[in-house]
Amino acid sequence: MTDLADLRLTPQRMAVLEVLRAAADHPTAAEVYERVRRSSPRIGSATVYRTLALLVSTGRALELNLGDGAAARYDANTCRHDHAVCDGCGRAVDIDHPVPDGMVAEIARRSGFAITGYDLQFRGMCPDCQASSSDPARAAGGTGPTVNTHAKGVLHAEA
Amino acid sequence: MTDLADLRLTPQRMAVLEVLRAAADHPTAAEVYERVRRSSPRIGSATVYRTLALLVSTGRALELNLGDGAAARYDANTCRHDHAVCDGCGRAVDIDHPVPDGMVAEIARRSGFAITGYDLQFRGMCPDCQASSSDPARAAGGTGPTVNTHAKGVLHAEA
DNA sequence: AGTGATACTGAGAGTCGTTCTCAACCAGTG
DNA sequence: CACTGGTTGAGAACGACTCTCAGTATCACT
Repeated sequence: MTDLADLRLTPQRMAVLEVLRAAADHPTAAEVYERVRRSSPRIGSATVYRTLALLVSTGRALELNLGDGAAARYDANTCRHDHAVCDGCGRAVDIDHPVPDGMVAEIARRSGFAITGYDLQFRGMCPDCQASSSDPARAAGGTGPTVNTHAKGVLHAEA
Repeated sequence: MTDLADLRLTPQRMAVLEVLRAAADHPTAAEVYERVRRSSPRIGSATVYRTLALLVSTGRALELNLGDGAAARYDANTCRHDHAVCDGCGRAVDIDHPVPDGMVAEIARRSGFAITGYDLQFRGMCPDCQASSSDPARAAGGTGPTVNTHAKGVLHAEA
């Protein structure tokens, strides 16, 4: 793992970090690449991928696997948080509601794992998509293309 | 979504389901393909992928994204459950400890999402890898190759 | 300023997991 | 028996990502 001190802040890396910081959504690497090219048209995709990996490994960004196809997503919000992904528009919103420590400890005890972290993501319909699916006029809502994330685990109660 | 009644149980599909049911681990599609070929050598990879997608969409299997590279994993245990993934050997074990319903309801309320399900996965070291990493003689533990899943969110307490 | 060592970059090729295409096949139905 | 429509297998195609490599920038010394 590259150490923090060892990291040169080149213009390209700055540009990638800027884009990530400015992003309100959770862009894929390809989206980051596209946005960075607006300010640094000569940057290569390999540099963007390398830089994203570097930012992740030095703790300046988070990598997310939201299960929509293959593309990893990136998040400059490095505080521990989770996500809710909309089955309609594919949008992901941040959730700041940690799993109770007691539960983690209990799972560690039962499984024997030394647990260092976890990923939690919820699936469902965002408020916009709920409104437009009950609406006969299907207002597309906006952000992304429709992603067909089939529910991978079904909730066993209320919701 | 293909309906259950609509599903022909061809020999190929039976073979894939058999392999999945017999698997104690969480095989990737490529692993399923390899195992199915032992009994049905003429099967094509497209058929395996198609069948896995079919099984998932009809609720006969679960698709997992354990974040180790790109490959999706499959699980014939369709009951709601979560996973703990070992950073050492890449192995995933089942965790049967649901998130409290109250927490899900609270998140639904706060985010406005109509939550239909969730995915929770823990990361850490399995008992075997803990033993072999403290051991000077690094007993490899066994199942898989070493996967370098860099921690994507760090736990904020005890563990 | 000159010199070498080292890190970084961009282009393009390569890899990997997955999906698509398409002709051939098979199982029912009329 | 011919028709119809779902299913199959081979291979091409695709998207996301990584690797390779020559060229460039930056640093530490002199």
